[in-house]
Amino acid sequence: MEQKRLSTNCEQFATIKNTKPRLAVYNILLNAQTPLSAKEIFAQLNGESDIWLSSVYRALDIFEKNNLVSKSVLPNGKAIYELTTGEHNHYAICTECNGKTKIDACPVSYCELKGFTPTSHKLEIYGVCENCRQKKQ
Amino acid sequence: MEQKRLSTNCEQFATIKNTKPRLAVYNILLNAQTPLSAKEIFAQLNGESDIWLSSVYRALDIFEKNNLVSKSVLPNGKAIYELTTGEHNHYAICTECNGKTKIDACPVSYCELKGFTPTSHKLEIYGVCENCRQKKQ
DNA sequence: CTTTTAATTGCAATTTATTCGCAATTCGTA
DNA sequence: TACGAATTGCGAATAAATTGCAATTAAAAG
Repeated sequence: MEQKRLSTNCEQFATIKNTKPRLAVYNILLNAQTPLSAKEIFAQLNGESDIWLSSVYRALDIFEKNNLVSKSVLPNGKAIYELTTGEHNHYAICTECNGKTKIDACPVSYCELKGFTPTSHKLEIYGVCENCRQKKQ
Repeated sequence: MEQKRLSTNCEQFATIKNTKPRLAVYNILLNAQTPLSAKEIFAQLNGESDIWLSSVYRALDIFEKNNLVSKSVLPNGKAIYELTTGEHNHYAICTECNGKTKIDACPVSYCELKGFTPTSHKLEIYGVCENCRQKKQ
């Protein structure tokens, strides 16, 4: 499995040290099929090591500041994390089962925002997935 | 000041009783210039009555279920509430000062999502506002 | 390879938004 | 006006996320 270097030379941030908790969190995200919460990452860690939840949060924070990871906050107020892929990451989120499906095309086109310089955006579409729709009938 | 009726006959929800905490919360939102958190609403209440924070949350919950109020969760995980206007409520959020500017036009067009029935979406655009851009130079 | 030191972690305690439980109260209908 | 269901006051509980600090560690410099 490819091991991406964590160290960066981004002038605005301190160099990221290559520590055990950070590598562990990074590798879990690398293998994840969906965005994960800090708790979920922590759960995958449990047993194999003595990494604490607060270290998971701290790793995710610094990853996010260095744009290795993108964080999104769900409508329930809880955050999930995934590796930043240069592309957009938009999801269709089922309000019945909380399942998340990636949206391929980005349906957002910036309109004119007087005086505002957009750098990124976050879009989440809520609805009911096929599975849950059938169950409801 | 106009007093909108709270009672509804929406078949899927119980009738909303017209109680003191609910009217108070509703009127604060009616006069608000920006979306407010439950705490902020509660703060505006303080002194004038003995309404508790949990009742503010409960009022907001039932308003939201009845589509009188729309809730959005900020990137910090905290929720803010505003009266539902019928239109979309999208914001451009400045990453420097956290200021929120309402976006008039909705730049989202649903693309085909196989098997997924969208009911709503959330869009936040991040960037730098005019004010902060000038400060940075 | 050792030294050095700033960054990082383990760990526990804390913070704080939000929810919950329940007896007492209130609303709106009959 | 009386009744039953909905709602509230109030406090306690929950849980995500943050923080403080001494001990540890990564990695740069010698």
